[in-house]
Amino acid sequence: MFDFSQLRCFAAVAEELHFGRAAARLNMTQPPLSRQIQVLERILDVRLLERTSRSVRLTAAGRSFLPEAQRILRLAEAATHVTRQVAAGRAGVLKLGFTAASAYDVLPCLVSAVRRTLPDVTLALREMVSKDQIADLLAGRIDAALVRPPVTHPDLTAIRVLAEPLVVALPAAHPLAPRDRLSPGDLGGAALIGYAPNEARYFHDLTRDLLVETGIQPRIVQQLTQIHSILALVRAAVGIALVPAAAERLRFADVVFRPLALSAPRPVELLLAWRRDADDPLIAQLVSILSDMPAG
Amino acid sequence: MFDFSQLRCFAAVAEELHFGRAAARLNMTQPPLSRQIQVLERILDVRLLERTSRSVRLTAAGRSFLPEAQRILRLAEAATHVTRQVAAGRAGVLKLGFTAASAYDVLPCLVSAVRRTLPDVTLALREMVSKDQIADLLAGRIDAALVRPPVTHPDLTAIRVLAEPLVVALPAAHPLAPRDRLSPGDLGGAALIGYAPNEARYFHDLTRDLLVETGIQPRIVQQLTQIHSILALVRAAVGIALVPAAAERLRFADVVFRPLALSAPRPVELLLAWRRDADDPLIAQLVSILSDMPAG
DNA sequence: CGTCATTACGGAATGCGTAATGATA
DNA sequence: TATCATTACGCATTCCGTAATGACG
Repeated sequence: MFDFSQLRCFAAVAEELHFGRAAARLNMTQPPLSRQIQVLERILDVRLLERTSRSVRLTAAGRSFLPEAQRILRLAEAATHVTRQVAAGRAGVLKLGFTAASAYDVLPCLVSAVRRTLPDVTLALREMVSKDQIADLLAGRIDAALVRPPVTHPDLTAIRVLAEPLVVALPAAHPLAPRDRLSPGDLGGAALIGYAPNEARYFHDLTRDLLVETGIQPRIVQQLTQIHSILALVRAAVGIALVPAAAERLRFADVVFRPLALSAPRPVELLLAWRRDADDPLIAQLVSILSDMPAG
Repeated sequence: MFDFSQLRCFAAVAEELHFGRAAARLNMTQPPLSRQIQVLERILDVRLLERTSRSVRLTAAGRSFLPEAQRILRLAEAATHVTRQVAAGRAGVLKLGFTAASAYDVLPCLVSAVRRTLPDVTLALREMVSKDQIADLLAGRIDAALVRPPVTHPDLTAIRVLAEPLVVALPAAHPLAPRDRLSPGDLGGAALIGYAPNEARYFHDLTRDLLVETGIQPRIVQQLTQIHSILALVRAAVGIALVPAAAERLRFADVVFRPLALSAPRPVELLLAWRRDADDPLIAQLVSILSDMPAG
């Protein structure tokens, strides 16, 4: 098999049609250049250049080989470049899982930050509940995940990406709506739309603990998983709900949000998780971007 | 810049994920293989493989580099192969000029023979009168040409591809049509459709010489260039015409052809011409194919 | 202690540059 | 005779294989 240096030599001579100039371009003297061409021709067993001491011309085979040689050289350069970029975490594809709720605030910011600072990086996004993300992460089906706590598996690591307060979502016509802020006590008798203990375990436990802790007996009239479904029911005046502040981004008509005053703050957290042994430099880049984000 | 051997080494290790097996596949021992990988990583300044004494894994950069390496290796193989084929005249593109009349018989045979015996060869065809073909040949705009004699330019060579008799084309209702064969003398008083002295110089001179030589004063009622136009006028009973035998392939309704008995045969010739210094092996192939053809 | 990648080292081959040669207009 | 490609030759570098070392289970 021939060699990149032979391809470069041939391309230079074929373009210059002059050994002397080609050698100068390649920063070498004519003799080794001449020999490289001979070696290449011997390897291919094909005459590529018709040369007299007065002129150099391409043969038909040489004309056909030249663009191939140029293409191979270009590809080799490009492969070098892109591989360095990938190694630096400035190029490549990262498969990222996310929970539906993270799409309201963190995910759009993240996507646009990646687009801006790492234009050659592609995020392959996949919405899943946290439990499935953990499974896909361990199985290597995704590279990183925006999940709810906790992340306890020993093969995984995570950092906190977002901590936001819970707010109360309630129909505009609800008796509590005129109040500027609400305390857990205000929620005592109200019909409450809660979270499913399986599919939305984190929100279920968080809201239950919060209410039980302050002595409130919640009157749960529905249990759902997705925040947008919950807000739809709030809008239909089925009840009120505790949702993360980012839900305000959804802007349902006739649904208002009120801060929830708590003695001890109990933020809703979102984590970025990945395999501890992952070597993809894109993960470091992602962590760095998320750390620099305001809500981090 | 890295080297094909390094690419091959990397591809083998990346595919086997085992230095020992990869080395065996490459017919070498582990140490040089190990060093080639290190050299490649040093050249790229990128870690491609994560290796412990127990396992070999690709890094993200390695995963991105592997398909590139494989692609480059494939292209190099393909370029080698196609270049050898071109050098052997079994692949490539040949720009071939031809006269309209050669399309009736020789050209279709040639094209189908090339398709059958040289499937990787493309003929780029271009119809022109002989004079223009000679000019394009000299200018390098075409590589070979099917032309009428003579080809006298010192930079060109030609071989005879076809020699066919002249026949008489006449309307089915013509008084001479019932005769099985005709002699020049029979054409004495007949209205004759002749050839233009400029655009169809060869046929013009050939038919004029033939008639004058045998003492006939031709009564030319029209002068045209293209044989199919001439036959159209024959069909319209404008007159009779002398055409090459291949014209019978055109099968005009109500036009019949009769052999022309001559004391000295005066064949219509078709030549294949090319630049004397042309090095394209396809020309030799073409010559060989045409020599093997029956009418050659 | 066995497996497997890496480092150490000696010999062969490759590739460069300088100098000489050969061919062409 | 001048130009330009090729051959001759010496030196440095590269690369392979064998042997030794080191890490991990």
